[in-house]
Parts: sequence; C-alpha cells; structure tokens
Amino acid sequence: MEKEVTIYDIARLLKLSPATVSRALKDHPAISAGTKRLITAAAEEMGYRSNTFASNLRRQRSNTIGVIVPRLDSAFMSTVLAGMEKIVNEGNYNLIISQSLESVRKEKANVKTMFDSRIDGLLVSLSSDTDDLSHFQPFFQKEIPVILFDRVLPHPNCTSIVIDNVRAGYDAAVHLVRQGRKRMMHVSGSQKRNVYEERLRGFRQALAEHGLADDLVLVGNLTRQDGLDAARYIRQLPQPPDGLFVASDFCAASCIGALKEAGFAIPNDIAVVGFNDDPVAQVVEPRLTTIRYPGQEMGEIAAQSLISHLSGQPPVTAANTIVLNHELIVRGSSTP
Amino acid sequence: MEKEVTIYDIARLLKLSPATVSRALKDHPAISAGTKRLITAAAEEMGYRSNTFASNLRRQRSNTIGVIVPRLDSAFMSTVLAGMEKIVNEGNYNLIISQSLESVRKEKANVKTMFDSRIDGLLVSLSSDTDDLSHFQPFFQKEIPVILFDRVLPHPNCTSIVIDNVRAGYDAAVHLVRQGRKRMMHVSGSQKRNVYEERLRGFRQALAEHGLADDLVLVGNLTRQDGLDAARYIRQLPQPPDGLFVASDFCAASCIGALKEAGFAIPNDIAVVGFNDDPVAQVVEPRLTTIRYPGQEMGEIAAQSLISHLSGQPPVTAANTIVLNHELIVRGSSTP
DNA sequence: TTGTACGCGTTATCAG
DNA sequence: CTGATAACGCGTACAA
Repeated sequence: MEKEVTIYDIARLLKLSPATVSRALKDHPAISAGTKRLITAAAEEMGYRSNTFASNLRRQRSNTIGVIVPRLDSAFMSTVLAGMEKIVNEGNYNLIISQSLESVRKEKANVKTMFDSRIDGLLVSLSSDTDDLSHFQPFFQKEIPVILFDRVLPHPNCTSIVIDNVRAGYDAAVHLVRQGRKRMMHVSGSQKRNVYEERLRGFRQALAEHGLADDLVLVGNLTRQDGLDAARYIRQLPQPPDGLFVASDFCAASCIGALKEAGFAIPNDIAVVGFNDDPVAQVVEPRLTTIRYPGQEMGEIAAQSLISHLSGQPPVTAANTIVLNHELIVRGSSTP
Repeated sequence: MEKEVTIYDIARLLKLSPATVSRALKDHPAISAGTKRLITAAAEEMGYRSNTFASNLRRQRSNTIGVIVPRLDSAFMSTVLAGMEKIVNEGNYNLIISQSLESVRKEKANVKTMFDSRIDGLLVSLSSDTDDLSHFQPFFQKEIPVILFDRVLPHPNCTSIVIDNVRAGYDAAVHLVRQGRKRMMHVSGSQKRNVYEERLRGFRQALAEHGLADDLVLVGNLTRQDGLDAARYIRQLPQPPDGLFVASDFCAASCIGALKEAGFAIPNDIAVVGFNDDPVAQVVEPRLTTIRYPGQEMGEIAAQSLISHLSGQPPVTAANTIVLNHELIVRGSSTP
C-alpha cells in the first residue's frame, strides 16, 4: 500500500500551510483565486483524496444516511430505495442500507448498528411485528432525526411519510360497491401495521356506509401462497363474495389465477381490486384494478425532508406527517 | 448535544489507562477477566459507544462495502441485494449502495464517491453502456478488491460471479427446438453486456447445430414497451416465428399479452421462453417457461468472497470467475 | 497485566 | 488573505 497524499504533503510542496490547503480544497471564500487554482492543481497532480475518516472525526458527522426496510427484495421497496438513492446522491450523502426481514429482533440490531456507525439520520419502514419505537430512543436522545415511511407508528420525535390508507381502503371498497357488488371480502396483512389495519378500517367504513356486511376478512402475510389459500377458502364458501379487495397486488394476482382455475369468472363473478400498482398488475389477466401509490416519490420526499432537516431547519414540528396522494387505477379485473 | 463518552472518561472513572480500556473493550487477551468485566460494565453504565470515525482513522479501514448496481428498482437486483445484505450484516460490515441508472457517466461518479468514502471493497454490476474498467483503476492501484457480478467484463484484477449465459441461451433454444419449433426469434438487450451478448451467442449456436436460421433478432432495452414492440413486429412478418426467446421475463410477459391480443395462440402458434424467473413468470398466462438463476445466492457468494478476501486470503488469482448454475423451468408458455 | 505517549488527517479558532 | 496550533477519539509500539 503506497502512502496516501495528505494536505501536509501539498502544503509542503507549495510552501503553504495545511490550513490554507484545507480551506482551498473546500472552496473557502477567504482564499485567493490564485492560490486555490494552485492548490487544486497540485492536489490533482499528486493524486490527493480527502480522508473522510479524519474529516468525520473532526466534524462529528458522517454525511451518511441509514435506511432500514422490512425486505430488500420487494418491488415496492426497491422503487422507494431508488428514489432515496437519487436524492441522497445529489445531496452528497451516502446511503447505508439494511433489512429487518420483518423481525423486530433484527430491526433492533440494525438500529443499533446504524447508531454505532454514527449516521446523520435514519429512514425506516417498520417490520411487521414492531410494537413500539423504544429501540430508537438513542436516536431521539441525541436528536438524530428519524423519519418513518409507509409502515409507521405515531411518535412525537418522528416525521412520517405515508398515504391515507384508510381513504385508500375506502376508495377500493366504494369502487366495488359502484360496480354493483354486494358481498365483499378483504385479504389483509399484519394488523399491527398501520398500512393494513387502516386499509381494512377504510374498507369497513365504506361497507358500513352502504349497509353491507363486512364479515369476510382474511389476515395473512399477503404472499403468493396466501393468494392461493384465499382462493381455496372462497371456493368452499356456500355464498362466495362478488367483490374482493386484496391489500397487495402480487397476492391478488396469484389469487385471481387460482380463482379462474376454480371456475370463477373475473370480474363477472368476482371483481378484484389490488394495491400498489406492482408490475404484475399489468400482466395478470384481466389486468388488475389497483391503488397506485408513488414509491419513488415517497423515497424522494423522505430523503429530501431528512436532508433539509440536516442542513439547518430547526425541528419542523409543524409537519409531523406528510401524506402523499394515492390513485385508484381501474382496469379489467373490476369492470366488464 | 450532550457529550459523548470516550474511553478516557471510562479510564478516569476506573482509575485505569485509556489503553487498558481500549483493549478490554476489544476483548484483548492480555487483559484480566476482572478488569474486563469492570470496564464493560462501566461502559454500559455510562452509555459509551465506540467512535467509528476515530477507529477508522486509526485502522485505515471502514468495515464498509460498496455496491453499485444499474438499477435499484429491479426485481432481480433486489434479490441480489437481499443476499448481499444478509452476508455483509453477519460479517459485521456495512453496505453502502448506489445506482448507475445504466449510465457510465453516473457509474464513474459512483465509483469515485465510493473510492473517496474509503470502502474496504466494491461489488459491481456494470451499467449497460460501460465499455471498460478504466474508472476502477484507483481501486486496482490501491489493491482494494473489486468483485463484478452478473454484468461483468473480464479483468485480471477482478473476480467475477456469473452464470453461463451462453449455455443458458443454448438451453433455451434447444428447448424450443425440442418442442418442434423451426423458426426462432430472440429479443435481447445491449450487446455491450456479456449477459445479453452471450445469451444471443448460445441461442445462435444451438440453432446452427440444428440447421435452423437465426436471422430474427431484436435488440432493445427489454422493457415493457420493447415487449409490445416485438409483438407488433411479429404481427407484421409474412412468416412469423413459432419459437420466441426473450432475455427478460417482464419483457416476455408483456410481449405475450400483446401477441395474444393480436390473435396468436401461446404456445401453439408461438412457444415462448423468458429469463430470470421473475415473479411475473408465474402470473402471466400461460405461465412462463424461463431460465431461473439464483439472485439471492449470487449476492451471497459475491459478498462472501469479498469478505473472505478482506479477512486474510491473499489475492485468490486461482478462482477468477465463479460460475453459478442456472436451470430451465418449463411451464405452459412453451409446452402444450 | 497495565500504562505512556504518539500519530492517524482534518478542521476550527485565533492571531497576524 | 494566510499561518500556527489545538483538538477530534482511538489503537498500538514500547516501557514498566
């Protein structure tokens, strides 16, 4: 390993002080244009690179943002991450990423690792069995900003970026009602998570308003298998539903496949609405009606607000929750 | 911001030297069990956390691994990343991730950022228009290991993790031949990238061996739109193909949709084979025959070899390329 | 088994 | 506009 060039080396060569070199390299206003040119040229020439470790040590910050997601291999999360990376990169931060694999235990470990790595801020989407935010206490204590997105829990110290899941569930149900459906079913995920609990709540609210029963609710993990299981369940019902709202597209798609095999016509026998506008929504037949919600944008906004928080703005307690718009995309699975 | 506890604080409290504290905290053998217990207890009590910056500065390494992928929002890449995160996390490293968005320009910028962040090693899948590895020169010079995966370019200083794409293309074509298909078409991606160039090569090789023409080849970006375009192209052919191999499942799925709308029966008129075993493969109708290749495993192996390289092993020039197995998954899109 | 003392490379403060 | 100097917190020869 050859030696690294330091600002001392440059200073010595140019007969200047390390301080001047340091300032010139950061484009400090108090350095004459001439010396700056001299120094940057020499730095380039000598193959200098700033030592992040030393700089971090001195400045007490890392210019790094941490992200914890439930799963890396999810279509939705990957668009969110893409959005975050874009913004973070433009803002000259680094992104360090880890996954909780839907376990609080691992989430806690990740939080600790992030804390020990001295990230400047944290972006989190909670695991499916996280009950509270006590493991973020160290961050709160040090006033390191934590921003929750999508799967959140209310907390005075956290900004949350979400969509109105109650409303989205409501919209889905109303859409089915408008298609003349009377007997509605919903397939949902862990009720500990706002996203699923709220979608169900909105669904129920809409049914109540229309005087319909809301007794058909299946709670699972919204996997492919859960979709198949839901279809099997439906097949055995004496009175199967004619409207189906599934809180995830992939699960909805696999369910549609199984329902068709079982002889149900989609949408005639059962109209289906999914959630996310996942790529599969445009591939399954019939194309899936769904609630679109902007993953990329959610990532960008989360990253953006974290960064702006980091660069000055005092704790913006004003906007503690940012709600993005969602949109019902009507396709063939719910309309003739 | 309250003050951080340092090893000096602990030392002072316990009337020991900072050196002893430092050693005890790292479980150095030369420290008595008693003192160790004392020190770790005090550290816990006082809320001490090791200062990574100082430690990095001193040790000249970051315990951080960089990853550059073409796109974060890709089903395949996200499984790879999931695999990497798993291993890296277990090995007590951090993962910093960025995306090139298929542009060399951005890839270069990312490489530079990674270099300046002093990561201990780099994992890369190349952008679609990367011609050479000259931008990795700084890493090679400093002997910082660079491992390429999936989209690679041969280089003496790099280990590559790949599948045998030639063979995979060959397998796909032979499968179509065995289904009795005579007129074959292939939809591929940027020929600068090994993965696509090699799949095409294998495809051609198989056709040649069976005395079939290989003049029907479309090169695009393998997007949804490219799938639709391919279908439109096929529709206008006086003599459409009866066998179709598409180098990506998502593109294949959208193509199948359009072909069916245009009146082609799948697989009777056209048998289709995709690539990746993407989730959509199991949703499209008929289910898509495809080449499965282990993204998660590829990520795990890439991370694993990087880490083992970092912890001792001298430049393993022995295995410069690691080839993983792929598998043809036969489904309804190619067999009656 | 423990302590002393120095350096890792920056940047901030203060002085000129 | 530039320079001297002092931290930042840790790890490690070397000494005891």
